[in-house]
Amino acid sequence: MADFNKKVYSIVSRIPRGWVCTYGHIALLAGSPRASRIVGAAMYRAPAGLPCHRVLYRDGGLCCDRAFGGKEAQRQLLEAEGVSFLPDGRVDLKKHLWLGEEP
DNA sequence: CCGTTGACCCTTC
DNA sequence: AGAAGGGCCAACG
Repeated sequence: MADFNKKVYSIVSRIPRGWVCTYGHIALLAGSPRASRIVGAAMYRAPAGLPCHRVLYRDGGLCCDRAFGGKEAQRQLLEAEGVSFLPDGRVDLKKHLWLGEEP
């Protein structure tokens, strides 16, 4: 399913600024709710222009420190986009979890 | 072509 | 409630 990667690319690219999404949710929108791993792999191999820093864990925690270059940078980027961070170092999915319904 | 690995998530102990 | 293990799908070697 090469379309999966394409869909993931489209979905992530459609995430509005100030919002975040999870690997599982992206995989769900892509058509494979269990292929959350593939989403991450797709990000790793995805070309520039893909806001992978808006993609987080299901709990709101940032991906491993090896992701895209450093979770610290990701935190700064999300903060700069207007995303609220909890004292635990996780994103408030309650406020910024993007459901995938965007014009 | 087949085997292994991988930015994860969910169920069970 | 916390921790551990397994499973899914696709791409790379």
